[in-house]
Amino acid sequence: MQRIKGRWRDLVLEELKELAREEYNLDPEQIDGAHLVISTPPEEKLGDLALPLFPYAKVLRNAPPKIAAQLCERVNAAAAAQELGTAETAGGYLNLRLNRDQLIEPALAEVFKAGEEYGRADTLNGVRTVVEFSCPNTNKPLHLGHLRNDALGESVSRILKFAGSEVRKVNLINDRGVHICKSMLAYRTFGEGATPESEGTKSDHFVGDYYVRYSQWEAEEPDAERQAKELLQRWEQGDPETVDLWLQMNRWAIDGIEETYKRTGVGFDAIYFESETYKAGRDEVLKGLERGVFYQAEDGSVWVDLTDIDLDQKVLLRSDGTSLYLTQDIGTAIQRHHDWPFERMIYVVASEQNYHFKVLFSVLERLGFNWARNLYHLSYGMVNLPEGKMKSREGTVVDADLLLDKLNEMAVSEITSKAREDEISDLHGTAERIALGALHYFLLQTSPNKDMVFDPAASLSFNGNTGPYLQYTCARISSILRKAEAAGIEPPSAESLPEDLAGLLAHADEWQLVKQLAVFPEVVAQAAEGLNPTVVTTYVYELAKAFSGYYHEVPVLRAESPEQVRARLALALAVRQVIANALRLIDVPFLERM
RNA sequence: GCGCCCGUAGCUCAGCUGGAUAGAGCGUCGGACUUCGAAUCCGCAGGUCGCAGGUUCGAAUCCUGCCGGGCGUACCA
Repeated sequence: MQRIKGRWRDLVLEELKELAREEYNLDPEQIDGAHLVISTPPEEKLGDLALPLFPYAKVLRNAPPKIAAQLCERVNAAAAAQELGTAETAGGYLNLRLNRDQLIEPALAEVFKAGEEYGRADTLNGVRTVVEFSCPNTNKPLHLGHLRNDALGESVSRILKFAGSEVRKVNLINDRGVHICKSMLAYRTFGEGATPESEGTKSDHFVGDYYVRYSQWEAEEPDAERQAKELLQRWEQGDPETVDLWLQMNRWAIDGIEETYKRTGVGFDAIYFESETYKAGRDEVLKGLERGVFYQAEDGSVWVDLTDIDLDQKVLLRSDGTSLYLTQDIGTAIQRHHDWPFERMIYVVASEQNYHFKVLFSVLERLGFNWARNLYHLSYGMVNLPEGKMKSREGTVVDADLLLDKLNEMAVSEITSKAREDEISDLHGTAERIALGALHYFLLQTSPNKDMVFDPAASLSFNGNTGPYLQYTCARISSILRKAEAAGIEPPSAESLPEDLAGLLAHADEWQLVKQLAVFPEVVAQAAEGLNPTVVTTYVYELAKAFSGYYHEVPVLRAESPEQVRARLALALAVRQVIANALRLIDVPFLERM
């Protein structure tokens, strides 16, 4: 589609310049091509593409409808020569109608030929991008907020890759600090040698339970906090007993969290640990201090003054010389660029840290790293509940594993209520894929920067604009294909597409679908540019909806001729391929049956 | 106080690098299963795009102010 749009645009622009020269005595250079944008008419019957001509009224000193009329005549003559299609006017618009032969066959052939690769764009070819996301604490299991983060990070990474970028997904495990010591302290005090195995508890939940236990204990034990801080000191001093306990509990926490990653299809190319990087920023800060980028206060603390760019003065090293969160992020960024020199690094982190990243990026720039200009904070909004914010103190935090279990149960009962258990080979596995589809689609449907409301009861229905709806559309197409094969129809493939596809697919819905398929690579490029999976969710839903309406109205296997059956089958398979490719980008599993 | 973000149908959300009559799902109401799977399809109703100005041939989209909400403004992370 991109190619066809480009040809039309070139053609129209040339004719517009000619028109300006011949009819208006203007230098063609005065026609600014930047104003010539191709859009889509509001209604199908108006045409396939639209070009508003209003911007040229001023330079041509004529009314847009008149310009459109003059231009239309010329464009039609030129387009006919290239067999591109026809143009017509509607007010100040020049509307274009494409020659269907030029799109239908090439577009479907391309989908079949490229298969899983169809839609790949090249807009980011060669760009090395680091995407940091998830970044869990090792004192409790993942919750709904992490799920949004993970879905975004994973999806954006896949989208960037599909747009040609070389992507390295990284995680930063927050495995140090006083909050970690709190669950350690509670375990040491109350654990009595219990293990996740002995309790039959998922290991990260096991650790989280002790963090909760600490909070309860803290309420009645005034000395609790002091003990936690003391434990942190012992850890920093490398006390063997403390370090052993820390290693053990971190292992439990991380093992459990990794189980959840595996369950949700999330993965990383490199994992960083704060316990290993938290001192790394120190040296960089001290170097910066020597070079006069930072300054030292009387008490020994080191500061950066960002007031000249309307930020504050921030502490980079405490008066006792220890690192802060910001310090460690400086070190981590530098280390990552050293490990794998990147052009861009994207941090997927909640919007509450907007200020933090402004400061971080400014500091790195002041330290003279030229790559610092290409750091980007992909900020996303809070996930709230219908009752309001999630609060750990009130126990309203939605646990990731429990949510997935709940969704799985719902999917199982949906399948059994339709008496479809016998149709699918793996009930639990299928339910799990439906659950994931529902969850990820839901989380990615809202633009990242916006807060969202998560209603567990209503919002994760499997009907309507949902992940399972998309999976269902694919399952239906798969079902049609199975029926065709059973009937001895040779399924269309890249090597054996029916002749005269354009002639056989003459229905208005078929034309609409082909146009939607053809535009997918542009959708990918747009999603990549905007770092926005919502572009994909919106697109794939519209495609599935269009196909659902189509196959209800137009029979595939009972078409008028065997050739037409194969043509419609080819279209259906192409639609399934594109939906599947799009689903992969938003981490929604594809299903043949459900 | 200051800074950043958000405000679109009863609810949840698209649309925002300006373009034709603002879209979807849920919910309400009404239709379609002896016919490729009804997790589906078709239809009705539902809007001062928070308010007020401004820029423009044209504003949900850009600018300013105000109102409402969120987040931040730690030698926490």
